[in-house]
Formats: sequence, structure tokens, C-alpha cells
Amino acid sequence: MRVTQALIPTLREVPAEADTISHQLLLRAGMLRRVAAGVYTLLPLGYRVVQKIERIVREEMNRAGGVEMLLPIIQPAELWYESGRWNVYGPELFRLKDRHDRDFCLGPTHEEVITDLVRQEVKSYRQLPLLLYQIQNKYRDERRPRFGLLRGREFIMKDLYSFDRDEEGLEISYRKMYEAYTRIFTRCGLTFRAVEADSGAIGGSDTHEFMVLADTGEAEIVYCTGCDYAADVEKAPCRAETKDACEEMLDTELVATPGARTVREVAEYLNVTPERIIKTLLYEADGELVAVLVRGDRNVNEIKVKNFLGVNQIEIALENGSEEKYGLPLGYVGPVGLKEKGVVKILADGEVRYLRNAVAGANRMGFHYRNVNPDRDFVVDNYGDFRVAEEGDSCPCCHQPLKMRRGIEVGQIFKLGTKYSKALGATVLDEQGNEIPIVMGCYGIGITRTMAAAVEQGHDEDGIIWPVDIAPFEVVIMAVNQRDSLQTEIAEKIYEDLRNAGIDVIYDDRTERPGVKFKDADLIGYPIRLVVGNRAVTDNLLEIKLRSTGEIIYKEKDEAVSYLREVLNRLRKDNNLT
RNA sequence: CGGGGUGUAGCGCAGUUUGGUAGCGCGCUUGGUUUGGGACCAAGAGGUCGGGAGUUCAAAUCUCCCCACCCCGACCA
Repeated sequence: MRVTQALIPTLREVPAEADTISHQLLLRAGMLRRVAAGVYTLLPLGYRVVQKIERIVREEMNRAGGVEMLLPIIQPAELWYESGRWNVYGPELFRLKDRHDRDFCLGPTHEEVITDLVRQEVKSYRQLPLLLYQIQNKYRDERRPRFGLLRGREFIMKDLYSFDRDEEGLEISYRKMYEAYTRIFTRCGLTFRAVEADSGAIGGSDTHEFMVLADTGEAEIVYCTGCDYAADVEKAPCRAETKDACEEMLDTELVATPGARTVREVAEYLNVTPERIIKTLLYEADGELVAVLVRGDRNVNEIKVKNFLGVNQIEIALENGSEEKYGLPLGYVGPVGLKEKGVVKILADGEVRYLRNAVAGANRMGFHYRNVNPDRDFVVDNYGDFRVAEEGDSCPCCHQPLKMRRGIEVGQIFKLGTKYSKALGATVLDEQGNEIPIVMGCYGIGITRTMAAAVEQGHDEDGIIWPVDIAPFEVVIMAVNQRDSLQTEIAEKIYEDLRNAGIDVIYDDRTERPGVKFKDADLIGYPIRLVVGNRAVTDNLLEIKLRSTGEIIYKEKDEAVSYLREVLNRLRKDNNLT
């Protein structure tokens, strides 16, 4: 491709609409333009990246036994009534009516449509297992689209659905997908982790999220330095530390702590460490008031609390200005005598049990207690794991210390079980002629999100640094002076040679000054830049520069093609799988 | 959905407080000089000032309504 024939509108300045790095750089590199909130046009270079990611995904899905198909984006409401999700999905579902006033939606996902197909066409266990997938636009009417491609309302996604006769079959399909995903993100040149995740509302037993590690990620994950363990912090189980358990219990003492509400303020005021404070948080759990106790230096994991209680919703009950509602002073709440204040249940993190002579709120404005001891001064309904995992906690598998990183979720694999097959009546006959529900799994990859994640992970102050296999082009070639026919003749020749050699090359043939073309090349992030300058004319030498390292090598014209092949292979080497 | 903010040329912004001929930088067009890290000189083009209603002799500027977009939160696979 020649730059003069393409549409690559790079921007010198950062558009005001973009706050996120990937969003800014994709706009500036001329790959992306906004059409509406959360809706974007992919320009030629951006679409090439998408196509390259899709190609890798296709190859790996096919390798794992997947078969591609195309499903409708417009889906009839009837299917969603059947699965029960028309009412459950809520306002995130893009709904529309046709001219006959019939209800439809734009598919946010395709369980209904694919299960409908399979129930009609698959009758025998002998037709299983079946791995069907599609890559296409999906729609979610996000309350707040943001971060450019990372959270849009229209996005490209790969979804594969597995259909097996039993749990064992599902386990095999699930493992195949786990491996395929690992290969895909490795081939995309990304640094990622597969983490155990909360299965959430979708149900099902096992689920892993594939996280691209990037400081700007929305999700926090912990991973082990000693083994393969990694998990979403929301999911990661915590072990209770048991130090201090043998100290002698002292008499409880009421102390004035005027103005000290936060753990830090109290710790400073009373000159104790935060670990010696019992932090008491009040939640409304489906309307009931529940207290959760954790050590002062810990945070409550609301998801664990919610799962433990088995409630639909929990919400922090005390906020600035809402104190009167329960007659409890914000910042001075404590477990002692709390049940008399209308609290139905007291949960405590396991670590709290081992605290001795701790500090806790006295449920009186301006007062705390010293020397509070669990089970002597107050009763806990349930001890459990209610805190958020932290860096340095010990690994639940091998007890090595955990580390923490932020990540961007680019894929997730789920064991669905029989939820949809039962709801929609997708069954097969087994050897005995019994009708059994098909056991399903679903496996998604956000294609456009992966593209954005790659930019979040690979960039510097000059622009994007694409991994070779998903870069819009592998090589950019340019003449320093496009008006110098000696240079352009060489450039044209090399351009031709590289194309004939099957190297993915773009020729920046604009008559811009070299600085402009250099800046654009850095911004767009082609992995290799090949420059034809005076040394090419006088000494037969071409300049080859690597975007990722800045390394510059000069090579004879005749060696250029084979050398570039070598460099491309080297850049790819770290993630070469076969 | 709650809170906050912004809409002025393709992009980034000033002008709004105090109403009086719509500006700057970049980009774009033409001519010339340039050509190894976003060149220089000269001449140009480009605006319903987000939309509507109102106040006024006069509205980018004041009032009311609406819309779009962004940020924080809540929500979510």
C-alpha cells in the first residue's frame, strides 16, 4: 500500500474527547474516529489491525476444532422471552421494533440464537461435540461508554459455543479453549494472565478471564510468584493471619477520640497501628442491616459478603449525611453493643478473631473503646473470608507471596452447563434413547478491545509500539527526499521486492519532509522502518530501524529482504508457538 | 441514573465576567524557497459561535428549554 493512496489522517494534537492512552493514540494515528458515544469507525490502518487479530483467532479456533458461522445481529424478542433474558437483561439491551411493531434486539451475545439453531438441527449424541463460533459486531447499550474501544456500545467479538453430551465433554472443550486462548494472546504478542474469576450472574462453575497486563487496566489481579495461580482480586481467597493471638486480654476502656473518624486518624490519635483497629462497616443487604468487621488495614470485599449472604444487593449503609437514619455516628461504629442498635447480623473476617486488645468504635460520637476482644466483648455471627486480597498475601496454592497488577479483560471462558439448553429445550438422545440436555460452554474474545489493550500495553511518548503480528503493516519504507529520483527509484525497487517476498509493507511516498514521515511512523507504530537516504545512493546502504528498541542497522540493498525476514522472525520469536 | 464539566473553522484553544465588525496556533489551498526528526516567506479559503425560544436598537456573550460529548460515581459480561 502507498500512503498517498490510503486514508491515514494522523493528528498532531490530542483530541479533547480522549482521555485514555489507547483512545488518544488510535485517534492520533488515524486508525479510529468517533461517530457517536461508544460507536466508532475503523479507518484503513485500524481495520487492518482488527483483521490481523481476527485471523489469529480464526486459525486457533479452527485448530481447536471450531467451525465458523455467521449469526444475525438482529434477533427476535421471542428467543429472549424463552431464555428469560428479555426482562432480565435490562436497559443494556439495544431494543427495536419493526414496522409491524414486533420486538427485536441487537445481539449483545448469541446464546439464544445458537441454542435455537442447535435444538432444531442436532438430535443425537453422535453429532456432539460441536464447537461453533462467529466473529461479528455485538451491541451493549452501556450506561456510560468510555475509554474509546475499551468500552464501546458497538464492538467486535468472537464467541464460540461448545455443545457436549455431558460434563466430561464440557471439561475437554473448556480445556481446548483455554489452550487456544493462551495461544491466541501469545501470538498477538501480549503479556497476559489467565485468572480465576467470579462467575457472577451467568452462573456456572468454572470461569477464567484472560487479562492483558497494563497499568491502566480496570481490573485488579493477584498472581503468584511461585506457581501459576492468578485471580481477580474480587475472587482471590484470603488466609487469615493469626499473629497476636496469645496476648493477655485487658479490661475494656472507653476513650475520647474527638474528630478521629478514619482508621488512620484513630491510629494516630491513640498511637496504635491500623492492624490493631477493628474496622466496622454497615451494609444494607436486601434491606437488612449487616455489619462487616475487618482489620483496620484491610478492605471489605463486597462480592464475598454478597455471595456469603446469598442476597441480591448490598449497599454501604452509612454515608456522610445519612447518620440519622440508624442513629449511628459515622466513624465511631463498633461491634460492641451493635446488635441493640438494629444490626441483624455481624460478619467478621477471620483475622479479626485473632485480634487482642483492639480498638473499635463505641457507637457514640467522639468515642472509641480500647482493649476490645472478639468473643468476649461482642458476638460474631459468622467468621469468614470477607476481605480483599492484597499484595504480599500468601498464595492459596503454594503459600508464596502474591503480587498485584492491573489488567484489561480481553477474553473469558465459561462453563454454562445446561442453563440455556434446558430453557430452550436443546436436547439429544443418548445411546439408551434417553433425552438429555446438551451441556454448553461459551468463550468470548473482544477483538476491538484486544486491539485497544495492545496499545495500552505497547506505547511510548512517541506513539504506538505494535507487536509484529497485529501491526497494521510489518514494515514502512520511505525515501528521505521524495523529490530525489535517485532515492525514489531505490525505494520503489525495495518496495516491489518486499511485496514479492510476501512482507507486509507500506510505502510512505508523500513528498513530506522526512521529519513528518518519521513522526508519523513512530506514532502509527510500524515495527520496522526502512529509510532510503543519501547513503543508499552513495554507499548502497539502507537504514533499518526497530520501533520497539530504537536500534538502527545499515544493510546492503541486496541483503535487505532476507535481513528483514530475519528481523521479523526475531521480533516474533518470543511468541513462536510451533 | 446521581454529581461535575465542555460545546466557537478539520484539530487544539482564546473571546463570555462588563452585550457593540468572530480571533490565535496547527492543519488545508496557491506560488516560491527548502528536504535526516512535525521547515520558511507570501497570498488565500474555511464559521447557521451545539439547537430552539426569549430579552435588547444590538446576543458567542444575558434568560429559559432542549441536545450532544467528556469526567467521577453507581451499574454490568
